[in-house]
Amino acid sequence: MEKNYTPENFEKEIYDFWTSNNLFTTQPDGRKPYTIVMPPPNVTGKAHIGHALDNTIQDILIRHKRMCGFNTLWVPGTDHAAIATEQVLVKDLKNKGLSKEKIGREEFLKLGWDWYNKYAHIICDQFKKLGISCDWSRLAFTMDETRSKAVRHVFCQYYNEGLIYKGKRVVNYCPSCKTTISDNENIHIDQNTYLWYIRYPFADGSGDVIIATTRPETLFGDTAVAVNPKDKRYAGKIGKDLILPLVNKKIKLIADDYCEMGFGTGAVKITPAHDPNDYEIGLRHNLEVINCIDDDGRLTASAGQFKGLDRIEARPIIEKALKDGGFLVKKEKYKNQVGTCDRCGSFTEPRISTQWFVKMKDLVKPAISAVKSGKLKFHPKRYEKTYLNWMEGIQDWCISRQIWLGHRLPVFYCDKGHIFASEVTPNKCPICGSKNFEQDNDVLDTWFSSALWPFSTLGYPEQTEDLKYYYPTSTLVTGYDIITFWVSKMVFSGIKFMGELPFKDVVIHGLVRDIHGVKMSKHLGNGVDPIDLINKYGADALRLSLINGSNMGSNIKYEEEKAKESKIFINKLYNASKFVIQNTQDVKLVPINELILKEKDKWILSQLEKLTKSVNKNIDKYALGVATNSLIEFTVSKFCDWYIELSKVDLTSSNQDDKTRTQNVLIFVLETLLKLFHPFIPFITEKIYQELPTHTLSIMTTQYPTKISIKNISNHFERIIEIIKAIRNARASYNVPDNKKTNLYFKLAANDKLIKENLQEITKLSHGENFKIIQSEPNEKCVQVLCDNLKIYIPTGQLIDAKKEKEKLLSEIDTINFEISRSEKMLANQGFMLKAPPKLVEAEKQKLEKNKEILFRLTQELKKHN
RNA sequence: GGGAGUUUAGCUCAGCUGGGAGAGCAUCUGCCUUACAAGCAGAGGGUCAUAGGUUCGAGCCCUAUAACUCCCACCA
Repeated sequence: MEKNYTPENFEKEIYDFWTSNNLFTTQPDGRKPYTIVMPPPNVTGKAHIGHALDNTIQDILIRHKRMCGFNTLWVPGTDHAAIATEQVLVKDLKNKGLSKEKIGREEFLKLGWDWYNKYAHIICDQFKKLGISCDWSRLAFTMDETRSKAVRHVFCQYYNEGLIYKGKRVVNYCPSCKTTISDNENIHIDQNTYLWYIRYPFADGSGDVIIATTRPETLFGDTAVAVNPKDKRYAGKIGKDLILPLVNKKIKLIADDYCEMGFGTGAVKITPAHDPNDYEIGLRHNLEVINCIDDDGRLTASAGQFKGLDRIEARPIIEKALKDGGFLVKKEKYKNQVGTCDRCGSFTEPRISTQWFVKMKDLVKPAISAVKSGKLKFHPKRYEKTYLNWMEGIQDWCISRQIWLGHRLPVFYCDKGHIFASEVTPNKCPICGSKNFEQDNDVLDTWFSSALWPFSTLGYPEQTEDLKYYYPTSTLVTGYDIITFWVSKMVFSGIKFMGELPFKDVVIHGLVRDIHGVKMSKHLGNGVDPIDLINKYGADALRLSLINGSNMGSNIKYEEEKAKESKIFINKLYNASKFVIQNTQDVKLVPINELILKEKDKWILSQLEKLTKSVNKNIDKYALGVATNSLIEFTVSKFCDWYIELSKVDLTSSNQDDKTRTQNVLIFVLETLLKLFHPFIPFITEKIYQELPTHTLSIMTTQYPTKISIKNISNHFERIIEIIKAIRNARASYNVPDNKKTNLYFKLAANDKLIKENLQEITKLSHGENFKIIQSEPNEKCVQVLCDNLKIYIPTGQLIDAKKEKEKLLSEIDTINFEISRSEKMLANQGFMLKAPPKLVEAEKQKLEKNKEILFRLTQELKKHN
């Protein structure tokens, strides 16, 4: 075996071994299923560190359940990310002096497919490097044939049930992406802007009304000014005509409860085409709707001389015109939250337009009660609030997008004006039989197809065996940022089309940030590339570094250093394994229960049992970071620091039984540890497992340890550990270097079997040379180690420093005195005596007794120095 | 405006149903002890954000406050 851990030399080979043995693929059978569908990454580029986290968590759960005997299916897939991909392609074309209109829809879609094919491979290859054990034979894509069929089927069902409608509404429009976006994709960002106060004179010259607005450029779309009906300032003026500045058009002053008297002047300009509230008011008052901003975000002819100006650039120009006309009263600084496109960052425009919607209210009801009743659980629970808040305030879902990439709406218009939806390309209008029809030009919101993911990936709408067996899936793992985008939509879609929740548990993880908590981004250059990290530290190290010490649901502050630390740990595990393997070449395998165990064996086995329980419990609770923490702690602080060191005594022993016993325990502990660790760090555990004399085909196909079935395990050996630590401590406080070996004298009770059995171990692990049992005080000058109820002497020869020894004694007496007074205080406290559990009181009493005894011995010792 | 989260060692974070504050990194000291110097042994370092409260006992429960972070929302 190589001296140190070199993941680059074997990770690929191990992955190929797994796949060539079909260890990830599965079919329905008699076992219980455990299913996860992978949140499909967008095929807009390479995998990032967030994908690494998301997939590591899923892989851990899948590998764990697989070893627990479930029929585990993990379905991989990718998402076409309609708008995002289209943007990239459009930019590409622009660089080449082309445009999508120039090359046409068909040609453009071809480019889309080329792109998907290229990037889907890149991403999948990257995921493979990470070691994830999904069933690649079922790789799905949100736009492949099966998924497209599901989309059309679902659309038509909604349509036929009247749940999908086409309607006019004010929606968020991104002038840069040139499409409508959903409320979800419209992010509100703090902006320092202004509030413009503009004078709208009455047509009859009887004064004016001053309105406040943050968007003066929409003035051209104004068709009324509204005030609160109770507002005394405008009493008697309701219904009068106002002159719209710059346009010189008459609009009415109307009264509507929507207006808050306290804000600005209490008067609001009403622009039905560019504000959802204004649109509602417009409907109530029968107002004209004037579009004053076009598809490109430029002012329309309604703006007269300002026509063609970009809406943002127009602002100062309009401001000047208003000022020149005497309409601008004032302009004050104002903090506002402005709608911004999630994809491209440009300001969105609320705009009246005709779009397709899904009626949400009824669909969402069972999805809400599923969470409220506890049938659908979020981990951590607090994210149920995010989900419920959103679901309860839901608006109809705008599903049409004015782009080309994606699922084209399966809606057709015949030349007789009939509209119909069809799952397959129709040959005639079902209403009038006309053969002339056209398909709607819009495509569906990308989330429309991902909403169906848990069943579309299993073959829906066909009633496949997979669908029957694997649906509902078990656990969904994703970041908190897409609970509203995606999780919510899968839930109501699953209930609607499958009649069952798509999953029972939703595991929510945080986002990976840089070490200062700042979002990783290309232009800040603070990102880390998971593939770079894998190349430098290995996939296992990357996985471990993302999981260990992290808290499910919280963001992770990450830096490369963490991967390095994990690699160092794995190197430790590798070396411990190397030690075991090298020292067990000649092992005679014996089941542990047939061995006569010594206390140290019982101790490590009891620690192993504790670990096993804790790991299983924490995986079940999705507390993966706690699980790895305990695994690492056991490996380093129990197995390596103690048991391996202790085993050296027996491995070099001339007693064959000792050797055999120790070899078997070493193998057993290591094998169990590797299995426990496997879901987290699959490569190295498989690699080492293959070297064990007990190995089978793959560690993947072994049973996950849930308990250690070994009789008579105990932790009595802790006492020996305490003694060894005390000796090391004593040596260190006298500045005895570790390479200076000393003898040890023990004065102990005749029946102290535990100590007698472990004298060699104590001596070896505390840098001792020889040991001797003595009956009376030694003649040599010695330092006494006070620990336990036995006396240990270290002869220190001329190294002895009387002054130092006295100082040490005094400081120890101080400590003990403090302890004693603390115990006495507690025991004198009536409340404690009466109300604390008796176990605690008893323990405190014993502690006090023991400390008093130690104090006595320390005082005796001190007398010798006076 | 509504809601959520965070605050523990210099840094990153654990800390179970309340019962003497923990790990890793960093720092200091000593060791190449033949699995690992990517290591071993030892040490220093904390008003558990602040102020109250409940309790025999609070990092943990309750109330208020502060700072930071995030989500949601159609007050122009």
